[in-house]
Amino acid sequence: MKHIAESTVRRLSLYLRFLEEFETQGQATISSGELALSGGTTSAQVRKDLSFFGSFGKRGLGYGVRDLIGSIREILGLHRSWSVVIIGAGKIGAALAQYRGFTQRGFNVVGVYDKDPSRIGVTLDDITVRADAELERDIQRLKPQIAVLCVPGDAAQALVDRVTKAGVKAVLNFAPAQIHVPKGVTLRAVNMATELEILAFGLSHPEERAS
Amino acid sequence: MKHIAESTVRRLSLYLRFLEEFETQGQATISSGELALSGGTTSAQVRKDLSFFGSFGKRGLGYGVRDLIGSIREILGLHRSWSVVIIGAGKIGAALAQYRGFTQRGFNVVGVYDKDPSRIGVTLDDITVRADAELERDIQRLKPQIAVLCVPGDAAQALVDRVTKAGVKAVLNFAPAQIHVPKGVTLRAVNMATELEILAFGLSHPEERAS
DNA sequence: CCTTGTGAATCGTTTCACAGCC
DNA sequence: GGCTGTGAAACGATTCACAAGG
Repeated sequence: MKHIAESTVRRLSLYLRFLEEFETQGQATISSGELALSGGTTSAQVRKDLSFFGSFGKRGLGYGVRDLIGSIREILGLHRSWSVVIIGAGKIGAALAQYRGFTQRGFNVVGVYDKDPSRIGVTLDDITVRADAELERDIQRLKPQIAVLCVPGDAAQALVDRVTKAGVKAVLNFAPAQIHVPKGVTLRAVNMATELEILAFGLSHPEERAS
Repeated sequence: MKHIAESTVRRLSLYLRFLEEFETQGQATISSGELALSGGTTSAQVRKDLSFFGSFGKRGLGYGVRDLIGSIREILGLHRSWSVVIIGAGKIGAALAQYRGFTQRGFNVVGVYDKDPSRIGVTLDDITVRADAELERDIQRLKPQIAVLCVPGDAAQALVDRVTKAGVKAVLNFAPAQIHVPKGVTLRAVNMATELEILAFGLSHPEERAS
């Protein structure tokens, strides 16, 4: 298969959310134009995004909402469930551990870890914070594919090294640090400072703002 | 000025972080190649990014670390401070309100708001959660430029409408909903579901992962 | 007639490569 | 000699436009 751009995957995720909304509203069929409108893109873009993976529509008619939901879920890899460990049970880690959107979308939080003895044993909804010393053993046992990193910046790289060595194949990094992963591991980073700085840039250069 | 790509702004923010690190280590001067290495890009990219805004280096020598920090801060609009309101004092809103990285980078949280009476009056570090009915009055008084939205998806659009009408010019949306802003307002969204789904896609298509 | 799927054209970003300068 | 700044080339993504199919 050809290389797929991240922007395409991001839009597919967006389409999926809209399609689910259309489905709950009982709409059976949808055109690329309608879908484009919800997502702020163009009909050609929607069709091109889908065309990388196959032909899902009927000419003259559009896409079956239910079918397209199934196809996109399949494309994104949501036809199965994924196991997630959250590393760092501070404010953000705890908030994520209790975030219902995770489970709702098939991402099961199988463990939350912290180094701080005062956090270990704390219960977050139905999950108990464990000692970070247990990480390797638990990863070998529970085989989570994804680690979500919510620790201070200076602890981030060492923990990523540990979890990837133990077999984690994808990392979502909320720590304010640039981290590196071995080849074969997928990495994404959400950096609050960068998001705010992009906003500040937009505020400072109103003549050429993106939105 | 020519239009600047978001990817350029994002990298500038990244360079700034590395430069600050180099500065604390006492390094006086840096080449585009060194900077590129830290940020996982190329020296040509670094030079091109900077060239949109001027000439900051010395040929044969590189860039003065301190000077370049100043120049990038100026470019990003960090030579002044920005006021932020956080809307929604649930888990994520509260975590952000107490996040030190905000203030450290010149973003002052001047208010946290919630609709839920049981949250109103709660103190988060040195700031007290206020009733969301006070939003408009407070925005008129304190003139925050940025709103960070941490509310349930179905409440998001109405709140964005309110804060933009009251004068907020940039919105960072953590709510799991697609929202629209008037022209002239900068919008960014961080969507947990999308981030995880991009990871799931990467896990499901190992032959063509991005990293 | 309406809407998809897609090659071709366009547009934007990154990489190359080198002249200019310290 | 080494490194910047920058046009030009290469690459990649989006948009166009239309043939094909219901």
